[in-house]
Amino acid sequence: MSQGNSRVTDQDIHPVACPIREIIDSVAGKWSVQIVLLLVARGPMRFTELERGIEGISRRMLTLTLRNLERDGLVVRTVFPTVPPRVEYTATQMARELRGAFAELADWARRHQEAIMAARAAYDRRYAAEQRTAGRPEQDTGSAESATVPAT
Amino acid sequence: MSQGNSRVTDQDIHPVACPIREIIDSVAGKWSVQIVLLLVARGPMRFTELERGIEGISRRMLTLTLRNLERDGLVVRTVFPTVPPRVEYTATQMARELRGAFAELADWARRHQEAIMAARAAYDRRYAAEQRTAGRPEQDTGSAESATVPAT
DNA sequence: CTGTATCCTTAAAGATACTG
DNA sequence: CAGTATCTTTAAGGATACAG
Repeated sequence: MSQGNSRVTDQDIHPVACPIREIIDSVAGKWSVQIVLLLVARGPMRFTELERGIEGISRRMLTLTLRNLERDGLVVRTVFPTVPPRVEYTATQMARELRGAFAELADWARRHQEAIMAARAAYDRRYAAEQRTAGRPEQDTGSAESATVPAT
Repeated sequence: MSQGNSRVTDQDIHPVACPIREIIDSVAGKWSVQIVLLLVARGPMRFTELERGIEGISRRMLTLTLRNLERDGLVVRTVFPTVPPRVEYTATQMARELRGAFAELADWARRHQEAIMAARAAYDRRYAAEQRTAGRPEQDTGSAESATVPAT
């Protein structure tokens, strides 16, 4: 492909309006959350311990996510200059506090798990299969909080 | 799970296919969060109001995210059969409760915003530019929680 | 052991023309 | 107005060989 074309990235066009949002996005990713929770729960861990402790993570993603967490000050990387090298990752105080917020979210999910599953089932029942393309029939099936069609 | 070994494995601690995780992932996305917060804060809104209210969202993403939120039971879509059509999106009680969890997260981010920015600056100073490839110099610059090199 | 560099595939997102 | 369909671009992620 062609190159050298200095592209204007989205960052240029949509400068991160809210730094808070940006921080949350950085920290609330799928892998970040799991790593933070694990480190807070179990204390300092080595690279391979984390790799084995987090189901399905690739070596690359573990490295990248750890680097981001380190950069944000949520984990500290400690190198023991032995051979072979030993590296430990430790959650900082900030990370321990973050755990509380995550727990809150998890609590909410747990509390509403049933309702959400039910809502999904109802939704899928309402708009069964691929018929959405041809236009939505604006009818509900009588369930609790379905889309309503108020009288004109 | 699969073993009679008395040892506690990572699998036991970290059960795969956690529905809670899935729900959080579904609901905590970049756009979902903003839509929920906006709807909870301002009450029912129309499609174009949302489009204008959320900086940078594309029409397609707005539609997709609204559909997911509707499916999860976080927003209710109400169609007024007028012409031209009027559609309102309303946050449900579940969504209003979720707002609390998001607020917690936002609070954490706000509290630590300075520290995070500082950590990032320190990190970037430590490993300036692209030199990571050639091997990391294991030195810290004396800041608070930098990576340490314990004595052998 | 602890990563990094590289290649490749897939999923997410943007732009936008078009429709009921 | 409120979307949907479609095409294209971009980012995320997985696999893995290899290095210090």
